[in-house]
Amino acid sequence: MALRHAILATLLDREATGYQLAKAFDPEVSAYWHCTPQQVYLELARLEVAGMIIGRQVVQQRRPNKRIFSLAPAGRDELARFVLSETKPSFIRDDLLVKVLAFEAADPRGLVDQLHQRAALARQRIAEFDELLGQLRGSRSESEYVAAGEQIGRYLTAVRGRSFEQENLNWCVWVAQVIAARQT
Amino acid sequence: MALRHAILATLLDREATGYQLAKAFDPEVSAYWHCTPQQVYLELARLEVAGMIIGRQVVQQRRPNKRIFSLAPAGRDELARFVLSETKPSFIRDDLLVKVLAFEAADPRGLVDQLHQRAALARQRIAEFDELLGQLRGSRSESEYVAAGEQIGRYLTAVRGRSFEQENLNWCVWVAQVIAARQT
DNA sequence: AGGCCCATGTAATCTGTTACATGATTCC
DNA sequence: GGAATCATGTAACAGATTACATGGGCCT
Repeated sequence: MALRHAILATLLDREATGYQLAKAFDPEVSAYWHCTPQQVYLELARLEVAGMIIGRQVVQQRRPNKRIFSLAPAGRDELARFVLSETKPSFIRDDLLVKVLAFEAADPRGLVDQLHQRAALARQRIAEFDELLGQLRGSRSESEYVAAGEQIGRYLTAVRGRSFEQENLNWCVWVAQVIAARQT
Repeated sequence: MALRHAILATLLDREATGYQLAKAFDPEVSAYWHCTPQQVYLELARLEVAGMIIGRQVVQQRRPNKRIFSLAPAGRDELARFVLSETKPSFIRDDLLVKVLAFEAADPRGLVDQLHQRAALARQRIAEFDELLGQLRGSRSESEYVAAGEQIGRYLTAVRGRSFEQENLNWCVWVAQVIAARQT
């Protein structure tokens, strides 16, 4: 029961369709949670049955019809309970780290390529986070914004997402260089 | 098929029992992968059937008997193939971030407590990583060690684990302060 | 006496991924 | 003409967690 709360939390700010939620949890975009669209639709169905969200049908002309979901009181209660519940630690679980651990088992050049690819992805994601942060902040400085701004949760989580990618980037560049240097 | 490669990679350096592997993947310890002991024993059984690892029984006097596993040629091949295969990006997926996103839904003081707890855990894990890094490095400087040292994979992954926890720590401290300040 | 460490597993359940399925509109 | 976007779902499978199950030795 974890995606469940990510959906409820996202619906705090704004009502949304399954499609929009799936976008928000797109691995390429999300700082705090990710999953496939399929899982979103499945969980939305469950949440609606449980009375935690309410969907209303919107008939559209040139687009498929859609259902917009909003948070119901029961969903808000569940979210409040969740926020105060015990939190499991989060951990890195990354194929790329396993590969670095085992880099002596194969030709290291292939691994160096992968590190460069990951670094490029990190740069891209940093740029995306910076754009989001700039949009939320507007003309305010960060300290002004976090003191009084709205949608502060989105900002704070995006900052974490950015620093995660920054560390990924630094590490990949360093490791690629270390491995390349060891090949004489 | 992901834990599978983490096990094979760990067995590159040293042979190990299921118990030792489970320790290595203990969420409290591991920089690169984590899982429950149950999963380790399950996967070891599969790997042995697949001929990728070889287990030998060691009868003990004052301890339960144990089985020590080592990498078989087929396992080494599989690992080499894995290192050069495409890598999926890794992403944060953290209950605590979801809670921060939803912090307005509940009493923020409870959340601030949780942020402090997470910060304490991060400090502890940083100390553990520092100890491991110091052990591996010995009297050498980091640049000396990564240029010529052995077990370099363990060192490089531990560095990533450390930086992850350092960012966790910085972020938790900052967010706790931001949220506390907003409660006037 | 109680708790942790060593040491191994099975079974049930929950979560998450991949494949399958459809189809119009808009942009290049 | 082809790709991307909007929009929603089902089904099969793989991966991960939790509960159950056992038991001696060591330390305080």
